[in-house]
Amino acid sequence: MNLRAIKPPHETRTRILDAAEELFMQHGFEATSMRQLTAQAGANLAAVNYHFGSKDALIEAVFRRRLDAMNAARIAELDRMEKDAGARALSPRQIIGAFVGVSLRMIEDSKSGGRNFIRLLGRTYSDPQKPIRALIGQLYAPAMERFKAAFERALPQMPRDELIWRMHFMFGTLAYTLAATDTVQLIAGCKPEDRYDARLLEARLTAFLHAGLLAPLHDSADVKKAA
Amino acid sequence: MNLRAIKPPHETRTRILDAAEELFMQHGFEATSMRQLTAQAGANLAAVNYHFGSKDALIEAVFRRRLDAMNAARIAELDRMEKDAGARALSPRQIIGAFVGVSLRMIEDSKSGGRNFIRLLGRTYSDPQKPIRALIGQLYAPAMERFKAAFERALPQMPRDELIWRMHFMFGTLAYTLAATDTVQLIAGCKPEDRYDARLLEARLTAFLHAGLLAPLHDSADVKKAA
DNA sequence: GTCTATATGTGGATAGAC
DNA sequence: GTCTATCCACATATAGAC
Repeated sequence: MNLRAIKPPHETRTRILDAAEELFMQHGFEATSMRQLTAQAGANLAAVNYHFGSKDALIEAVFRRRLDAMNAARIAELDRMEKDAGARALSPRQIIGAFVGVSLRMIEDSKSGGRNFIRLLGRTYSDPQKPIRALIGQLYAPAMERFKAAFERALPQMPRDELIWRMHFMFGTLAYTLAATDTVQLIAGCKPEDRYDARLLEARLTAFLHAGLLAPLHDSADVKKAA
Repeated sequence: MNLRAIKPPHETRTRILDAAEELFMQHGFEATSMRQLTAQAGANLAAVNYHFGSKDALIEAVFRRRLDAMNAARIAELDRMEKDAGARALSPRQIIGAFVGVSLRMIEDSKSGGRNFIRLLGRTYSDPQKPIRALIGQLYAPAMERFKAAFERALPQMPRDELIWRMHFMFGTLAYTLAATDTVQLIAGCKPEDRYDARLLEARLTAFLHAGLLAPLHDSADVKKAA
């Protein structure tokens, strides 16, 4: 009924967020100009400042839109599994499943832009810009604490600092995999039809992470003595 | 004896490369301006274009300066180990050692800027800009092929595509660890004195990667059937 | 809410003296 | 090789009409 029916079927605000998600993922934050962005969104240049206030605020909005829901989903899955398990502790594999499953399922969701966001997120974990990393860290902190607690219950015999490092490694593997899977040359050697098969990737990734998490402890006493 | 004694003790060209390494690592490529960069190097703004031709060429020079030597060192270590082993195949652990050892030893070398470079490298693996990734991929390709061949000899029973993915995961873990170790909030929980202990980090990382590489094969037939 | 026009700053790059 | 001064493109952001 209104004039907006001519434009793509979203609010301007949403179209800008979608365009930003895609362009930030493709070119990075700095290399994406408001002109490109608003052109792709079918919006006016001034619309970004009207709706978000500034480019930095837009970046923040892009992450807030999806990250809260994502982390809530992860935590809800942990909660559900713990309820099912009753008094028994969750297995490490279950926890890993909750950790990677949400991300990987979003990758299959190419229609709604979830894939763009997931890959953007993977890239941003290692973004050099301090305010951006601080934002991500802040949005992630609650889920991180929740997963740390779950792993501590599942692996009571593992030293705390070792667990933290192994979580760090797992997180890195996931982030890098999400960010670089379709671009790194190494992967050119694998079958193309497997590249976007999230189910297969999840099986591969889970096997790798699970083994790494449960790796025999190195003799850190030896290492420290030698140092 | 000459006037340069007043300036830092290097050629202008070298000082520019050092400053670029540090600033690119701290702020990224786009966010680092030639003005900042030349100021830090104690050089004139025009010097970058005189010595390198353009900012992009400078970026390329920063990587070329160290990456060729790094990969040559990795390959040399593989060669040496294979010679020592004679007819026996190398163990996966030895190959991993050659892979991560070179990077991690450079992290301890804070004096000569090696640490800056290593962290810059970790960040750049997931840089969104195509030409930069292409450059890295090109500089890395020979070493990658060499390591792939070594792993194939060490693990003849592992399917090729599974090996490629596991190398990808290992590479990602290393890259992310190098890039984000001192900044990610998660790590704030660990003992500060351990954070830069390369020997300890190497032990932790090697244990994780080794276990991941040798993880039991997931039943990919099941996964494919279900898909 | 959306548009045009513009203010204001900064970027990379270069010309030409020294 | 190094410097100053400058060109020019493009960035973000805003003012003010519609």
